[in-house]
Amino acid sequence: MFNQRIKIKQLLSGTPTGTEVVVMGWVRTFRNNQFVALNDGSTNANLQVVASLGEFEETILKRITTGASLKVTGTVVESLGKGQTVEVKATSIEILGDSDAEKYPLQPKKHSLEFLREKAHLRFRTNTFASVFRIRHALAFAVHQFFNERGFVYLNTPIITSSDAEGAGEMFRVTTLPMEGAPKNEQGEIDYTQDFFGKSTNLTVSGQLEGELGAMAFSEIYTFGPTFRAENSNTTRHLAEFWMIEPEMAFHDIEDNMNLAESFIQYLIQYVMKNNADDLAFLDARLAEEEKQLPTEKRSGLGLLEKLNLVVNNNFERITYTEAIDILLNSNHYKKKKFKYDVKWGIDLQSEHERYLVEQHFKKPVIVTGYPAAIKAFYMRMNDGCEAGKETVAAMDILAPGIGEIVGGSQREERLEVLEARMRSMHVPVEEMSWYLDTRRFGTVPHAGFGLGFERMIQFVTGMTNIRDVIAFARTPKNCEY
RNA sequence: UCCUCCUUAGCUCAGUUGGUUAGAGCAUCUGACUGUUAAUCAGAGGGUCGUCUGUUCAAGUCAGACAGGGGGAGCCA
Repeated sequence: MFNQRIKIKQLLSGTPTGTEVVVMGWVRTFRNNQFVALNDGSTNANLQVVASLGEFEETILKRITTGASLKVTGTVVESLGKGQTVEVKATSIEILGDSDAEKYPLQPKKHSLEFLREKAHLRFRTNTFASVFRIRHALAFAVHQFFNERGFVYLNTPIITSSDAEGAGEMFRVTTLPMEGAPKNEQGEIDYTQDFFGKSTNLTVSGQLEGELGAMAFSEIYTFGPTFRAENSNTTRHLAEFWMIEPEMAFHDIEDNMNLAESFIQYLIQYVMKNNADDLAFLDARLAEEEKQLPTEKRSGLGLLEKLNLVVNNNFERITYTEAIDILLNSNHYKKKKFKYDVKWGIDLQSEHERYLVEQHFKKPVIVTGYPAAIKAFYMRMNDGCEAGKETVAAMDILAPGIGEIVGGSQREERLEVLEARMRSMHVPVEEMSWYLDTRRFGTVPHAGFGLGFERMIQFVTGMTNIRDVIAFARTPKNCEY
């Protein structure tokens, strides 16, 4: 058996001195021709391997370069140096894989995130990205644990869909028809009856509609998978391929929905604070360092850990859309005409408005409910007793500091007639959606759900400002490396 | 898609009103030193100044187009 090694994280957490160990990992630095900082990805803490002078061939020492992989056998000893309590005194060092020092792009120094983004295949070997992706893993695990504890069924909704009725964004077409000389029908349009599925198909933009079908049987389900949007969005918070978590619950109204979303977010943060304290501490220090470089007016004034504690220990602010508009209209910011976009009832809130509410006014996450029906999707439940011309739906968005919208959800319209009427007025093809409407025909119930952008959640927890730095291999317009 | 800024050594960046042979730190290589912590010290190598076109006696520097990247906006999660 090849792998009898101990992982560095385990070794550093209390292996008694005198123990014989085998460790494997990659060289971060080799100092003084004697001290190897070895990392195996289990923690950012490096293991110091000591190659005592004169005990190793010069030809081996020459090959211990940054990025090279080693198998080290040795003894755990108390460290004579100051940077660590224990180290491994090597009895043998085997080079598993060389790393040409002249060509290896990562140096033992600070690199810019932009540079590392172009070296995405190697950036996991840096402390920042190692921490981010260990946290990403922990968050994914916590998502499943949260829902599993509550009896939700994990439903895998399809990635290829034929439904184009959601209006959630531009879609990527899926086809096996030839690009040139595609078969045409009598009207001269492309004949999708000859395509693989016999119809036009796309990559999913949301699993929600299928999720509702599941909720109408299991009571509570959630989806967690990749989602695709072909929007030409070039921002720090959009990806063409991203992961989304979409719970859908029967017998829930909008308030139950808010309660679940709020405790979900708090649960995820608490899980990471408990299980990834080292990584969070590293990112907290990193962010504090970054802040120092910024001019005073651009600093957030709140450390990463402080921010996370604030979110975990306080209820989210809950306001209606109408109240949000009033707050904006009464703000000095508005009176001094500092908003670029005008504020009046009926508008969709712009980022600058959301940022004002979250970052200036409330200074914590805010849940906004009761948006105008005209600016929201067809499946959202019409609120009863609205003033004419000011119809609202039972929608809710959770706005987070620094990220903006992190959750979008609603109570769904369960009344068949109301839903059909709304679909017709919004030009949603009612006949093609018959399978969806069956849930309202046969045993319809009040139900609700929301979508949480996984990468945005990771951004919030790690403090990374660009979404491309929290997904392993980002897909964005004009960019599909690896 | 729009606005805006950027592109000079492997990396991070200087480079004056256009003017001799384009610099620094780190990295790399060579040597010294040897309980170092992004080791230190000495020396060396390393450049089509993003690409193309133009203005000029002369362009890293000025103008235009294109490409790539950052930030912001829209769309949204």
